[in-house]
Amino acid sequence: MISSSLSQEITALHADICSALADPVRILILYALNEKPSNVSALAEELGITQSAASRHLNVLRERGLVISQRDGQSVVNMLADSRVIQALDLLRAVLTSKLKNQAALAETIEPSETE
Amino acid sequence: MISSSLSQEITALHADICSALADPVRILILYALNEKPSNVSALAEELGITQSAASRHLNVLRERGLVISQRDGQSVVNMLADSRVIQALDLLRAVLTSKLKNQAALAETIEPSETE
DNA sequence: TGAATTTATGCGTATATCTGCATACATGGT
DNA sequence: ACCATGTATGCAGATATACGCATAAATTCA
Repeated sequence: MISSSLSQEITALHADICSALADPVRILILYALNEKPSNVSALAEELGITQSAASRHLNVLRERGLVISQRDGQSVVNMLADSRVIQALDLLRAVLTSKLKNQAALAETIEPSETE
Repeated sequence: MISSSLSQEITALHADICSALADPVRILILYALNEKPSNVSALAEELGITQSAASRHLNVLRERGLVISQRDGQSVVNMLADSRVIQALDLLRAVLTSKLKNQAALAETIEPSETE
């Protein structure tokens, strides 16, 4: 019984990690932290969101183990915990652009050059 | 203005794809479909969920473009739209197991061989 | 046309998440 | 001790999602 519920537990954790990616702001945060570590308020300003929102989103990413934070004086520096997260995001972005291209091509066959 | 809101739109779609992965049942469905295409009720039985739940989850995956469905007689066969989704899931699973291993190792240094 | 099989969906409920605002908490410098 | 700066959080409201049950809709076959 332990092992069957164990795999369920792992799948649940797997889904938790995916949930962490299921928000536009958090995706932007992850890409930003991939560029360079940053603290909450800098991130908030960079992305044009409130400090409150940035703090909560970072907390979600921390809980799921995608971001590591450490105090540096007054501020807390956040950084990516594992760059494979970015690889995964890039793969999913590629899935998206493929789909969009297919749709565009399909639309073209129906109604040639219908741009607005 | 169009282009700035365009990138926002793409990030939103990116997050939509990630949301599709943010559920344990849907993760199981994707891995199952990666093994072989299947119809709703077969999938429901295989995963031990109701037909209703399977149908709705498949609909989510279809809306996000991760699963393609086509009628085959009475039933509707569902299949993965893009295997890169599995690659992404595998990457994220690797992130998870790395983290779990680190935690286990850390626990070991504190309280050696504390298994139950 | 009518019965059987497979899917989809309306409904109600429970739960989760996001957000801004205001405020508490933590740290560093004076 | 006090103030400034940076960060976390309680609260309330809005929105989204998952679920089971029952039932509608689609398709095939007799």
